[in-house]
Amino acid sequence: MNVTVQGNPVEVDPGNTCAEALKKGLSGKKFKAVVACKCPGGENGSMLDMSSPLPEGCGVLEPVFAETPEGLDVLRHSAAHIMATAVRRLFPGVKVTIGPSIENGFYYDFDYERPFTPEDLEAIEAEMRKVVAEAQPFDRKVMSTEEAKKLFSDMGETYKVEIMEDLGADEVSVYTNGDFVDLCRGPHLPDTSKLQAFKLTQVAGAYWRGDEKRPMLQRIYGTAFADEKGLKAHLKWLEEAAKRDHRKLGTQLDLFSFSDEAGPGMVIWHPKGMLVRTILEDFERKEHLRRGYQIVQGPILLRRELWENSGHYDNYRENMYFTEVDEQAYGVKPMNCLSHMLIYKSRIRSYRDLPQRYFELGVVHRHEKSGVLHGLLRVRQFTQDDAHLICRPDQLLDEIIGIIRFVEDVMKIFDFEFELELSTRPEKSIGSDEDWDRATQALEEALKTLGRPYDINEGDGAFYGPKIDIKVKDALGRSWQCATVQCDFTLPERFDLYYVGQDGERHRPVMLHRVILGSVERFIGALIEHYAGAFPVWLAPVQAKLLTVTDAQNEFAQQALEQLRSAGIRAEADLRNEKLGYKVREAQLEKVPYILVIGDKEVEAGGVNIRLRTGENLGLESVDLITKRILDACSEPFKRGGMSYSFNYAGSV
RNA sequence: GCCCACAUAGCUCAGUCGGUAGAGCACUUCCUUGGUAAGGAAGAGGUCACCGGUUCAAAUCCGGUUGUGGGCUCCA
Repeated sequence: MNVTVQGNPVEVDPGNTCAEALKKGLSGKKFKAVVACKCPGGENGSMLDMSSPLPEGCGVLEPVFAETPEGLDVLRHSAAHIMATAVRRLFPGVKVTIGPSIENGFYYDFDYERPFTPEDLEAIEAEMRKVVAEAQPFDRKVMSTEEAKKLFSDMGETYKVEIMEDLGADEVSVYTNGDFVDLCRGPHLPDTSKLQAFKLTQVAGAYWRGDEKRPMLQRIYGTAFADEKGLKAHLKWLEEAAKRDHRKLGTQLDLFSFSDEAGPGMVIWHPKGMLVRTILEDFERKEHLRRGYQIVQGPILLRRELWENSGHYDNYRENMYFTEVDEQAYGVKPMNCLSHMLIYKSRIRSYRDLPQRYFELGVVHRHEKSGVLHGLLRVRQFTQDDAHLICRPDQLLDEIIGIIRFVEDVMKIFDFEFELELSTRPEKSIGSDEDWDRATQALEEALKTLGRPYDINEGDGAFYGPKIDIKVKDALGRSWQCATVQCDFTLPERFDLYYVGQDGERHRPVMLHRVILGSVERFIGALIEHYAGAFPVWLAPVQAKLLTVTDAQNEFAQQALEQLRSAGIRAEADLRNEKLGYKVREAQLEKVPYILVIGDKEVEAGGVNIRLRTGENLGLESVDLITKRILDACSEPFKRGGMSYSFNYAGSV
């Protein structure tokens, strides 16, 4: 029979393995880097072990190289098995559960009588190297589920038996390497020696099957790459990410802090951080007004009865703060929708009045579980750039498109890539099938109209309606959930919202909940990491810093400062009796975009010497020109989004 | 909330076998007037997160509480 390998027809015997066929089709050197193979025309078109016999009717056999995403997946999955092999050797009595490959690595969850320590991790890694040196072949066997259940229950591997019970299949595949047997779909490396570049990174607790009511297991995380170079690059990337940590930069740049006395999850904004925030919020107000939103504000405390009526008291109580004054109970708002609906209800609305778009920079409090708090990215008090759009059903599509376009425009300004996810009806939900279908269709149609790719999260919608989540990707490729658009049929019903139609009858509007940045706190946290603390000029708390060489230039520097400030530039002057090198160092560490040096030469020429925070020196320029240069740099990102913006935040922090 | 680890000056961190605390930066004062990432000297600054226990003696050992970090679950 004939098989095509990378375009080369190869003559093979019917009993040949995939490895034998690949070896014939590839040069010897290339073959070494193959970790598995694919038979696209075969029975299931899926990945195969190298030791598998050539599938029936397989015309094309594709090698899977270690450095490809699919190859890394195989490599990491095998690494998880190798880790389990080592753990079983070192810790008799340990029970294994599951060990998949994940982005950038792998993990395996174990059930053991005591927690693993960092020393254990070192020992496990050393033992893994032994298993690698032993070059144990990965051997695949298919057996009946019944047989496999007996095999694993004899070994005391109760978790594996549970997995098989849930699988409900007649047959399962089982992989053996050395004395380690694991229930696994595969495929795996030909043998353990193919794993060379790996490192165990951390131990952590994890619930069995992700369920907090089930036992807490111990998860060991590791990372593995096709070669040492890839591993080193990844470790370097981790270091770079740690340097960008917004919590660290928040302290270094004096933007914000947290305080034990104030309480966990409560941000204290310092002058520089608050200035960034103010600019961002003002930008949002202007953009919302420009796009036909109306700015509103509701109270932080609302009577408890209102929360009972909305369903929040029943469904969201454990996350809410309550207080009582004069025997009247109030709930602290975790969301902004209620007062927006009260505004809608404050008068009778005609079909001509719709859509109503209410925008609020709404301060909300959510009593999140203590373990989830994380810098600015997960806090208990935060400000949502929240809007509720109340519209007629026939307006739904246009409104959704408008929102996603808004998100696109805004993300362009920040140079953020983003991904879209559509979440559909969950099992526990309210509303009619008809409503759900219509809303889901509208969301999907909007996505299609915009021509952007999107993922579908089946059953991941809110209980009151389907939604689109927007995750932005930062400079390091990590994603953060920010914007979201949610359809809601419940609240208009519960609060009896209506409009008078052309027919003179009452009709039920649809409500859209949406945020663009998500929360101002989270977004700024993401921005800090995205820019590594070096804010673009329009957002930088200090845009220019004037440094004098000696105090002979102080008078000129004061004049230049006045000129910059009157042009709306946030400028400061460092007139201290310190050496220039020292002043430059401080300005660099503050990540000030324009460092303007003034010595005798500059005074004489009537200008400043420009040093950028990158270290680049642009030479001497008049104060007029540098003013224009800075203002141009401010509006540059807005041109990218087809917008314009004016600034006037002169002042000092 | 759960598992594990951690908590020392404003910041970053040392502190060995249990004997009442140290550095660098920052801060204050003085000297220094200098050209693109740290000029010099002196000074001030800590109830070693909090509560309890063991001990002649606790930053150090043990328990609890609070907070933080890494995960899990949840989420903007």
